[in-house]
Amino acid sequence: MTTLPARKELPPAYEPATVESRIYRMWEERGYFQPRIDLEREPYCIIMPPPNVTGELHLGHGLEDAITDTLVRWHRMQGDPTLWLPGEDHAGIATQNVIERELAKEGIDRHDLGREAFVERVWMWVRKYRSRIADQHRQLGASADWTRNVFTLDPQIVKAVRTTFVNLHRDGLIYRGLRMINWCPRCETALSDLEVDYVEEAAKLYYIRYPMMGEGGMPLPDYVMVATTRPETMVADTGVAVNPADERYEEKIGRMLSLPIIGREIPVVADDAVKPEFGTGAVKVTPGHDPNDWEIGQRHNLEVIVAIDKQAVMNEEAGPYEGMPAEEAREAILRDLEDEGYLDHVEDYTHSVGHCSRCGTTVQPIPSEQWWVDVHKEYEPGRSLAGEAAKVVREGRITIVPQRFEKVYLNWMDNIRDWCISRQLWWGHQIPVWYCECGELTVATEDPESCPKCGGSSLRQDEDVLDTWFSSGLAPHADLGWPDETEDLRYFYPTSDMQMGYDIMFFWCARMIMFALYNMRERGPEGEVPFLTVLFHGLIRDANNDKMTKSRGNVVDPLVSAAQYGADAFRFAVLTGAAMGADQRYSDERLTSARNFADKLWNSARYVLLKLSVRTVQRPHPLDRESYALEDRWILSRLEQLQVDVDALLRGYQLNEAGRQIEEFLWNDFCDWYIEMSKVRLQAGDERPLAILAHVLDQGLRMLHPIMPFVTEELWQSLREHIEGETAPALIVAWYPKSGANWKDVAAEEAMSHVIEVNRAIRNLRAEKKVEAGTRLQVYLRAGSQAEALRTTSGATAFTSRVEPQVVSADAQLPAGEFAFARVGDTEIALLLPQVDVAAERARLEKELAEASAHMERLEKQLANEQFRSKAPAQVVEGMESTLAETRTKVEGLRERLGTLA
RNA sequence: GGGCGGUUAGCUCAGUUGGUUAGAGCGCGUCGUUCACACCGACGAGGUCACUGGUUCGAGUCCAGUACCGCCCACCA
Repeated sequence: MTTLPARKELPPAYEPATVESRIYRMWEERGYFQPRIDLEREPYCIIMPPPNVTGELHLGHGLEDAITDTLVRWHRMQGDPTLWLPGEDHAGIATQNVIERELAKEGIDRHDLGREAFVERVWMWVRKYRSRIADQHRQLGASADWTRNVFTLDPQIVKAVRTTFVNLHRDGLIYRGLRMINWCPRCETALSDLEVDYVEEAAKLYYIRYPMMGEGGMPLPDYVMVATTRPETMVADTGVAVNPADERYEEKIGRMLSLPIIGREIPVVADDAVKPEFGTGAVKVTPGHDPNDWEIGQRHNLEVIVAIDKQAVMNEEAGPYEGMPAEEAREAILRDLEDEGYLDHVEDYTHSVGHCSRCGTTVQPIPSEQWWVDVHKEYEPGRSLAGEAAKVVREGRITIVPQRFEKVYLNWMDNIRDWCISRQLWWGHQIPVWYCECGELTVATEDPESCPKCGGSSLRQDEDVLDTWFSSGLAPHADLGWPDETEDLRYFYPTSDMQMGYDIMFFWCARMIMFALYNMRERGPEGEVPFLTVLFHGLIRDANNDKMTKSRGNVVDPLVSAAQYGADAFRFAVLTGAAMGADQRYSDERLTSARNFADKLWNSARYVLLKLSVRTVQRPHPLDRESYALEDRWILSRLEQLQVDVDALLRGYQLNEAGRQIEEFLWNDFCDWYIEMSKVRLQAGDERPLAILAHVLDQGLRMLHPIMPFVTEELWQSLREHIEGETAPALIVAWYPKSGANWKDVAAEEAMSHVIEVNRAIRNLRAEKKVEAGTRLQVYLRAGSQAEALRTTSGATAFTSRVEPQVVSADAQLPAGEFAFARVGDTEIALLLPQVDVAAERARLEKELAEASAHMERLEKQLANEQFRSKAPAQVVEGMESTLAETRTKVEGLRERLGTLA
């Protein structure tokens, strides 16, 4: 043992603010977040879901950091070359909207600036927020490798995006086509199906009569009545459809109708898509403004008329309503229809209406020329984007955790439709397609100087940008360097785990899998996948279980929580707040208890360090076990069991349960029992517990470090110098405890749990008898099989339960006096009392007897069952038999007690 | 219309090969300033594990159905 210089005492409470930034700086400056590539070792790699550069991190990011950092630190501590690769997403439409709102405050819009100046303006924002976001991750303790930080518009990613686009286009998987799309009139861009949120809205169903046309263009008194929720679209109607089997309309199929107000002649067509039972069974067909009608129109060669423009204003096709906003036009048209007697009646109706997920504006379905990814076309025989992406999960080459999301993923992937990837925005990856005056279209990774066909130099690049998810969908391979064969790509790909909220499963997870299997397919079945496992975590809701949204004003800033309770407490709270994949409620109570845990840990370490003072200790060795006290063997055995359990839990991604068990061990076993018992021996001058205290604390800190990195590192920095032979310079790079199966000691665990129960029983008797807390009482322990254990721990019992214990034989005579009795296993506890309240004692004993008898009967019944005896494992039967024996003794003892009480 | 999840102590949640008297935190009650910690300690009260049926020697755990809550998907004129 060596002697250390005197050390400054730790403050009595953990103060995160004085610790966190200093510790983080130490980690980062020493380069611990950067992996050392070692071809002899299996790497561990996670790509961070890149937060949008639109602003601050929210609780979801905080949860992600907690989950990812826990896994990352755990792997790093096992010696795996570990890379957590961070990034930020340019978030095309979201960021453009934010900047547009900024401009609006200045009274201008993006068109006033022009594209180039607008984009420069966004870059200014990006530069500011990227570093802010990185700092926020740092404050939460994220041990990501910031030297590799990737932005989704970095030149490297541009290259990956263009290469992917060019290859997909070459293989015919990207095409340009006129289709019905979701159009946001506010954002003035096309949206993919996923970017539309459907909201139930109370609306009206308008019944309108369309007169039949007679010979020679004369309207007849007969008519067909249609029902519509969008009367303003009638100006673009080019047909009316009925079900071919609908007898009511049989004769009218093929006849012509006169479109009210407009006067256009439109045909009645028969189409299976029409449900006879809905409305009148006749539907007006507006191929220009409704996806279903588009389909019907295609089948019947109906003209497509677009009467509402991209700003949701009526155009020249709308005749008298030209220039009116669509909503205004609806009112005007309804008025006119009513005036002219075409409006039959109106019904209340509830239906869901699509809204832009970014700005909330009602989306307009319109036909538009856009770029698409064909997810079904085969790029190789039998291989399509969607087909491969489903297959890889079905074959288990990618594991989804929790498993139930596998079904959700596959259901979506099996029903996926082509993906609209072009956006009429200015911010994003501009589509790498150039048009020449000669009509030639060039698709290239590098900006072409001239037209490859005519040689002309007046090329015009497609003005649209790509859906944000096109670039983030490349993350796992592009972030590592693809299409270049970089060292990172060779070593870290496929990445190990991926992690995200289940709400972006389709947006992101699905796209990453599709793209990776296409771009990386040369690597073969095992090597092409973007990640081996994907974890889906749940959403964090507020204390009332409401979704956190800006409009509700219930959004919590994780950094505010971290500042208030400590980053460790924040991490522990969100990590243990729910099982993987389950939503959780966010409450101050949970944060408070996590903070309390950090403080408890802090103080337990303070105690250990105080007792160690200037001493160093050696780690306990299993060969010396026989010389250890019972509680030493017990805590070491418990520790080893914890290591086995936590290892299994972390492997199974049950981070919440792992955290809970570590807390339980440290607080209950270590603090409440081991530390308390150590006090007696230390006070008596026995220094042997010091090594155990230091070792168990050390192991506990290691195990907890991935979840609560700051407080554990800070404490360990103080502890490490007391442990001889410790070589790790910091906890973050110290070895994670692994069970060597050397300390397991079933006898010690049984003996200690008996001792603990006896102590509890003594304290219980004291409390029930309302004995003054300070009064020391005589207690006789009529002991059976655990006499030795009770004897060796009697000093601790005396100290922690405020009694003078005497361990005597089971049949020993008690001295005269009033006693309170209790039984634990085969030990009878006799507490010598100043006086006894007979009635209260009887009531207590009777209650206990009832419980014990019930338990005994259950056991007897179970054990009497021959089926059980023959089929249940011997271990279970034996365990039950010994419990029964104990329970019988207890019941007898209680009966005897009650007898003598009379 | 299809699919998924939840329903366990007053509250928030654990409980992953079915196994002896179902756990934690918070809250509640009583007691406590024993030199790590009152952001603490001791003791206690509190649950027919939504309901019904089934499988099993044994079900919170597996199966079927019901109810309520929530979510996702779908071309709901």
